[in-house]
Amino acid sequence: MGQVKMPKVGRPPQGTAPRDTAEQLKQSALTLLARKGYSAVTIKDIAHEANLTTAMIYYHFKDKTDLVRATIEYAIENALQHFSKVSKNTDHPAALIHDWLQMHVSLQSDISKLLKLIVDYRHSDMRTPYIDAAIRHFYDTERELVAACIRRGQRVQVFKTGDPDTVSDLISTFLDGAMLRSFLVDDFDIKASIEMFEATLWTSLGFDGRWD
Amino acid sequence: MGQVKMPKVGRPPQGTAPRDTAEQLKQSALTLLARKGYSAVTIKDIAHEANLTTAMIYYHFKDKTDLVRATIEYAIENALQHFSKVSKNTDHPAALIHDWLQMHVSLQSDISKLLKLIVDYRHSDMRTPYIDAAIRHFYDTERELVAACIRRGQRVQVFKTGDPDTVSDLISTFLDGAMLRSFLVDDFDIKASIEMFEATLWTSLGFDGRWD
DNA sequence: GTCTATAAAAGGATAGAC
DNA sequence: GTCTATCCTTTTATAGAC
Repeated sequence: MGQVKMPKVGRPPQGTAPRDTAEQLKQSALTLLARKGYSAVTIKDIAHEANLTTAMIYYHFKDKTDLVRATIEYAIENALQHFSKVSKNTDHPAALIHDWLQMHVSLQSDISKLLKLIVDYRHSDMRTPYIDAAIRHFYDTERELVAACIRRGQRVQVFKTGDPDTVSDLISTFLDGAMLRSFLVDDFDIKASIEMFEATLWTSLGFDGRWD
Repeated sequence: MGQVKMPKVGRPPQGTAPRDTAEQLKQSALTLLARKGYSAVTIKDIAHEANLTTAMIYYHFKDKTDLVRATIEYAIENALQHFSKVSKNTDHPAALIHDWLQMHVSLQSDISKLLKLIVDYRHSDMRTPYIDAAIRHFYDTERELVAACIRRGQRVQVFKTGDPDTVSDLISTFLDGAMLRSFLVDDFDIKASIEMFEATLWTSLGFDGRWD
């Protein structure tokens, strides 16, 4: 519609802004897919969200499902990047779990989007072994990160009780619930909810609250 | 395709089987909508699942969204019926919470379907005040049932700690997570997961495990 | 790399016979 | 109440100009 288009000169924009057209399309797809799901989102919607036309999608991707698969990979990679940061910042086991929970508060938007994408994908007929493996890897990383931390906490006597793997699943399941509720309930206070859970968790693990 | 159709004689089938065509359609829609979501399910799919043709959907319902709205109502009514049973069977506050959790294990299939329907509906553009109100009523009932039970438990000194409303939300959020995981993870052991949560909950509420 | 225009397919909805 | 046949709209996907 007669939009003026700036010619691209020099390096593409830096920072969080999308770097190229393909990534721009994946980012747009991610937003829309999380909001409405695969079938409800048309390639026109995605192209429009990215200020492009449908033909551009077929220039960069084979078809609609190819774009969606690329988008899932993209979202998983992003999430895993954030995961790896958490384990770097802190040493105390309880502090690491705390950071883990807090990350879900601050990245709630991204993580709940990914979760919705995965639910959608799992019930679709476009599954591939490769994407299935990527999703499994994502869950395994999550599970192991927390379980390892609890194991370490028990070795140094910070945590007294609980099977590490079981507790890790308990935490993940609760966090999934919190992500879901943030989608579902308008005025859901995810921060308060996760903090309440944290308190419950410390009681259950026999952690006395001494952070040093 | 030349299917032989038995003439309907006498009373329709009794028990859990669908009683009439409209209910049969709602039941079929529920199954498919929970599996694939509104846009991914075609009226042809639904008609086929019910062993009928698309025209029958338009005989019983105004259009596709009308059928979906009726299906959500239907699923909520079913769930609320089950809810009301729980509060009748037991008296001890801890036993009631226990039954509440166990109900989510045994009715996991129905409840997770409803949950998926609601997520789908909330992000659709077919929302009506009436269905919105029905969903809110569903959540309020859930919340109040558990909160009232905890309040009573504190009055009779069975539970020692925790704000009833906050704890009620904690329970609901975890259960939502468990429902989601049962959709998401193939070999998810919902029974074990909820039992683990129950143990955590008793610790957190200061319940000593004396059921008398 | 990006657009316009259009072909091809799928899905929602209706008319009319039985 | 139920079916067959069909219309109309939406959506996916491609061809070809710039």
